[in-house]
Amino acid sequence: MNTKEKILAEGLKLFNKDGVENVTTRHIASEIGISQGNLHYHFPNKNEIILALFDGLMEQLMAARRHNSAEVFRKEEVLESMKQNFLIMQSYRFLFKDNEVVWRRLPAIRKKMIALLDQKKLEIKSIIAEYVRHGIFREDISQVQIDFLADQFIFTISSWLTASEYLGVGNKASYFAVYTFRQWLPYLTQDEMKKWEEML
Amino acid sequence: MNTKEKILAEGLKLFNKDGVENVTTRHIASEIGISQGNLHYHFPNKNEIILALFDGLMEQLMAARRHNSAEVFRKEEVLESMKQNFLIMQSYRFLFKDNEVVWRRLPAIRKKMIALLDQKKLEIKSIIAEYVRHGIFREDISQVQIDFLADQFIFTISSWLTASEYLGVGNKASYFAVYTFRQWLPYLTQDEMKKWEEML
DNA sequence: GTCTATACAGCGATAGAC
DNA sequence: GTCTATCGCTGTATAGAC
Repeated sequence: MNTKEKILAEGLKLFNKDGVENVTTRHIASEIGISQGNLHYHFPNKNEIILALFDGLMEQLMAARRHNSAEVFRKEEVLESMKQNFLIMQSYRFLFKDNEVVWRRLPAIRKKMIALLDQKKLEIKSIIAEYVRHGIFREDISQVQIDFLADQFIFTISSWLTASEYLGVGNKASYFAVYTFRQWLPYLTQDEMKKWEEML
Repeated sequence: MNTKEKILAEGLKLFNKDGVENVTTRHIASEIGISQGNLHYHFPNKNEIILALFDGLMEQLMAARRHNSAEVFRKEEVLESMKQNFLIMQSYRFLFKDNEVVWRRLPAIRKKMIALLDQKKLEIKSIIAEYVRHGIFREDISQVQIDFLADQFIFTISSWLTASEYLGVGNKASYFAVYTFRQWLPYLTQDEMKKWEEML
């Protein structure tokens, strides 16, 4: 690991632990045993470290996407991919838990994050539409409710790291992956509901 | 409004607007036209201002509670009381949006907030139990799912101010009061579902 | 209660030597 | 690439006069 990578790794660790507003370039530097001047050689300022970490998050999320279109709608696949995404988010949790602080410093991150979520919303809508087509969802679900389900989904994936503090379940990625699925249960046909419950 | 109240009002305004980490005692003082020294006469430090504001939130939430037990389970009452609670939360939004920052500075607030939510969970469970007793909920809802609904409720009320940023609906208290109710819809009997939808 | 003045610490960032 | 040294600024908090 070169110095630049060390800075990013330690920065991530400290931001997650102590919060963006409490971590200084001095802390990061001293923790990995380099001088503050050296750190500033690699990153001109703190914001650039945060930005690089955010790029790391985006990269990992992109890398985790599945594209084998045949399998992409299978519930087991969706759940598994959800868990993986949640684990990635968890490792960059300061970007979500301290999102307001980060956004105030770097409005560009806010824009990208919202764009990402907008895209996720489209993806989930197409998955739900697929389930409706295959008769997995109840017949009496209106489009309004489908849209509401998509909103619920965005709500969950954007805020589960915040909510986990209140719910006292810890940052359990798999708990909230299951949680996301459980929100859909009452919309399923009775038959499918049983199958899904067995999976969860 | 005396000086102490002015400090609190301006503090709330600035914390909501610029974030706890960016607002200084100097800002608050100069904004209301007093000296920083004077401010520190009334509040020894920034944390005490935050603490006093948190007490204000708790006080307002307590004052908004209904106790006329006959009406307390009517869905219209519950929705209305939800909206009022959400409006109060919205006026103290920095305590929720920047909850991590606040909690790091004042761990005592974290404890009280979690205790508050735990109590809300009990309240909502008793409301749901009442609905189950009256046959408003579907018969086939298991206890696990009831507990899940309560968790969903806590998730929503704790994190809606965070999520509203991602969902792009603004901090609309009434939107999320309705949102909370809509989560229950698929658990209702068909008959009740229609009545509820008319209300929302 | 309110003011001015000031002490003090910590942060971000840069300069210049090696 | 890495170091030491240092500047300028901002934030919290206190002292002492009115």
